[in-house]
Order: sequence, then structure tokens, then C-alpha cells
Amino acid sequence: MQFETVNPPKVSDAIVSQVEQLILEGVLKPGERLPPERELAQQLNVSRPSLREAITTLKSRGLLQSRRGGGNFVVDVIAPALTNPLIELLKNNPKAMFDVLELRHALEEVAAYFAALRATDADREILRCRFAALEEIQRGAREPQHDAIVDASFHLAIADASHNVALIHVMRGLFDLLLSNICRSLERLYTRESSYAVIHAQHQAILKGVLERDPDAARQAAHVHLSFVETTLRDIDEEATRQELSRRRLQSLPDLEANASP
Amino acid sequence: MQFETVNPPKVSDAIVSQVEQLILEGVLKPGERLPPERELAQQLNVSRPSLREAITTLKSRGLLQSRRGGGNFVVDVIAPALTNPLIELLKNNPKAMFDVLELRHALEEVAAYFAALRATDADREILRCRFAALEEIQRGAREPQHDAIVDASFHLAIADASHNVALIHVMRGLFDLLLSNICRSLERLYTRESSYAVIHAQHQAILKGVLERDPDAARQAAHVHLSFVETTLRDIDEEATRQELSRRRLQSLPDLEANASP
DNA sequence: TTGGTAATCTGGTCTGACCAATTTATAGCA
DNA sequence: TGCTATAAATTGGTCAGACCAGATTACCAA
Repeated sequence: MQFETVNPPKVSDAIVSQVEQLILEGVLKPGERLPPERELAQQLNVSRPSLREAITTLKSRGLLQSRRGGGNFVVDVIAPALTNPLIELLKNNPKAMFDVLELRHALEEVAAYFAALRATDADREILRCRFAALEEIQRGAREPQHDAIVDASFHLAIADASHNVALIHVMRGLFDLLLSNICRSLERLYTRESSYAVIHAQHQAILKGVLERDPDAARQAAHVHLSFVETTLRDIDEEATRQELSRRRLQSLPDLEANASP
Repeated sequence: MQFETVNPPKVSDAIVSQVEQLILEGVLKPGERLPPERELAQQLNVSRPSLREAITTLKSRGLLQSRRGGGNFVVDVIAPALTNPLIELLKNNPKAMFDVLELRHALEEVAAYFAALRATDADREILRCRFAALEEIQRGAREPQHDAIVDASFHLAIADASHNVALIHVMRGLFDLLLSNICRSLERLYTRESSYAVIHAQHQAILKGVLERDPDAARQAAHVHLSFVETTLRDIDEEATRQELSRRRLQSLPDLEANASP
């Protein structure tokens, strides 16, 4: 009896899917206003709090939008809502981004180390491929989205070559996180043309360490690589923060002037 | 027709980002239960409906999970890699045990390093507590199940003290794995009485490094600790394997006789 | 017609209450 | 003594009713 605490069927969930259905069927058209909450609650035969809970969920899914005193509206364009909430969360937290970098630091060092020790010939072939793809990128136009995947693939290949099941799984689990992390890193690093060549050289150093079966060199190369990325990003971040601050200072001036002159 | 629909600042939005922050900072840890709604609402100085609205949003973002009559829980989002079947797989695979050890090696070194750098006084107090619990164990009877929890708790506390969200989440996601890992390690290590004192001294060295804010010492101590555990376990493993082999040779089954090496 | 104001509508928030599921404590049983 | 079964406390889910502050609408006066 207690094994399956299956369905604590929640009222609001039912409402959510009901309204979703209405939107999908076109009964509720984009931009259209929903009936007032009190009225709609009565129509659906639920209490207003339950309806509001459903509306809250729909709002956070990007399907509805509320205007205080105005009403609830079906949103005009249905945004691609399939983003990892965690990634969204991390995007607004630069501190968390550096946390992920630190974690990568630890994981990739050890991955490089063991990859150098254990990589098979097949692993080495894959690594060369991925590295070639990286070189390809350097020549072509920069598209952070695509470049990030190539970059992440290279690092994942190293993890694979380490032949450590636990490490591989954790790295792959972090892949999404890694992707957005690298993507943003690249976007920022691109603002400094010089750094790209440096990074490429660092990638090459890691590859060299692995291919030559020199674990300590590989680990050291990984260490150098992520240290460079981290410090560079911190620089850029600080710089951006300073610029943001000065911009805010400027914006606040007109405000004061407006108050002074009638 | 306003381009800028201004900000009617909503109470629940503030709560949402506040709770997000708490999760990111590791104050609210994965799997942890939130305070009861009535209590939390009072702490945040808002009404329960507002808090509930915030919770609804967080739930639909996949950050929280509710159990009716149980409580609201922080969901384990960042470490999605270590899901169900994988754990079972790893538990029964001796080779994988060493893989996990290697991973711990990397994670705990960096955790110790940053813990030494960033631990607050509160963190240090917790660490002392956990270490005291470890000493308690040494005196009492050995119960691998319980001892493993205390041991794991000590290592997790170090991760917490590192104040690296990504690291904390991954370590906690690894907790189950860590538990069975440590549990089996302890069982085996106990077969060699002498090693326990050594391990305890190593734990103490890690603690010392963190408390004295010496990151390199802390990392080095973590390195020594896990290296010792690994080599010792490999010794024991080899020994056991040899014994196992000789036993099999003696009681070999008819089917396998053909395969058995002379 | 036009401008402004008041009535009203609507979402946002709050208080307080009850229900149902869970967890925990307790007492009773073997 | 140890374990199970029942009771009590805890906690999320739901509801009712009320008030507030923006937004809308209707209406009236110039």
C-alpha cells in the first residue's frame, strides 16, 4: 500500500493540462485574454487559489502572462521553453560559472592524467579527430554554439580515454552544463583575439601529453589550460563589471538633473 | 501600447530568486528538506500564499519537489549523471570501485584545497564536529554501515566548506556511491588493524590543513589519504584475488575445469 | 469632441481555517 | 525485550472571504 504513493492528484495540475489543451486546440488564441480569475475559477469549478496556482505554473512555463489589473493573457509567441532550468539559473550567477570551471579543473586534470596512461590506439585516433575539428574551427567563422560542442567533445574524448567509468559518467552528466559553460566562455574569450591561439596551443599540449603517454605532462597541460581560461575570464568579468558600474553612474545623472530643473 | 510594461515587483519573484540563491550557495543542499511552509513564510516575512506561489514556480522549474505531508525538498539537479541503474552497476564491479576512488581523489583534493581557502567559522565548527564523530568511532565497536556514514559525512562537510556549488552537488550526488564505496573500503581495511590509525591521522591532517587555512597542505593531505587507501585496497584486493583463485582451483566445477589454467 | 474623474474590474496579497497524507511518538502485543 | 499497530503531531493541498493597488471603463462637464 505504501510502496506506491502514486498519484496525489493535484487539482492545479489538472487545470494546467486543461488550459494547455485549450491553448493547443486554439480555443485560447495567442494574445487573447483569459476570463477573470474569479469567473474562470467558477467555470472550472475550483477555488481561486487552485486556479492561481495553475496560472503560476503556466506563467513560469512561458505560456501565460499577467498584467495587474489587466488580466491574464496567452503569450504571443510561444518561446522555446525547453531549456534546462539549472542552466538558466547558472546563467545569472557568474559566481556559479567559476564554480563549474573549478570543477572542470579537477576533473579534466585527472582525466588527462589517466588518459595518458590508458588510452588505446582507438582512443588516440578519436582524440586526433577531435583535435583536427578544433583546428578546423580556428580557421572558420566563429559560431559559439557550434564551437562549444566541438570544444566539449574534445574534452569528453579525453575523459573517455581515461577509461574510468565513474569519471566518464560524471563528465557526461555535466555535459550540458559544460556546453553552456564553454559556450559562454568562448563568447567572452573571443573578445580577446590573442587568447584563441593560446588556447589552441594549450589543447595541443594536452593532446601531446596523452599521445606520448606522459601522464604528468598531460595533467600539467590541463592545469595550465584551465588556469588560463579561469584567470582570463575573471579579468574579462572584472572589466565588464567596471564598465557596467560606470554606465550606471552615467545613467543616474540625468535623473538628478531632471529633479533639479522644473 | 507600451513597449515597457514596467515592473510591478511581485513578492513571490523576490522569494524565488532568494531561494535560488540559497540553493546556489549551497545553504540549501540537494535532497535537503526546506523548513515547513508556515515557518519559512514567517522567516522570510511573507504570507504563506506568497511563499507557496514562489514554491510553485520553483517546482515547475524543477528545482523543488513536494511531498504532501512530508515537506518540500531541494531536488538534485546538478548531478544527474549518477542515476539509478548506474549505481547498482558500479557497486558490483570491483574495477569500478577503484574508478570511484580515482574520482574521489580528484574531487576531494580540490575540495580540501578550496575548503582551506573559503571555510567560514561555521564550516570549521561543523568540521570539528564531524571529526570528533570519527574519533568516537575509533573507540567504539566497528559497524561498517554506520562508520561509513560518519566517514562520508566528514568528506561531505569538506565539500560543503569549499563553497563551490558544482562541486557540492556532484559530491552529494555521489553520496550513495561514496557510501557503499567507503563501506566496502572500511570492511576491507579493518582486516588490517594497523591501517585504521594511519587513516585517522590522515583525516586529522586534512582537517588541520583546512583549519589552518593552508590550501596546499590540505590538498596534499587529501592526496596522501586517498593514495594510501587506494594502494592498500589494491594490496588487499590482490591478496584476496590470489586466495580466491587458489580456492577455486581446489573446488573447481566440472564445467570450468576445461578453462582452468594448468 | 475632449479632458478628466470616479466607479468598477482585475490581479496580488493576506488571514484563517480545514482536509489528507506523512512522519513520529506511543502504547500494546507477543 | 523487541516489534508491530495505533494514535498524535506535523505538513502540504485546498478552500473561503477580504482588502489593496494598478488598469480599465463609463460618464460627465467644459
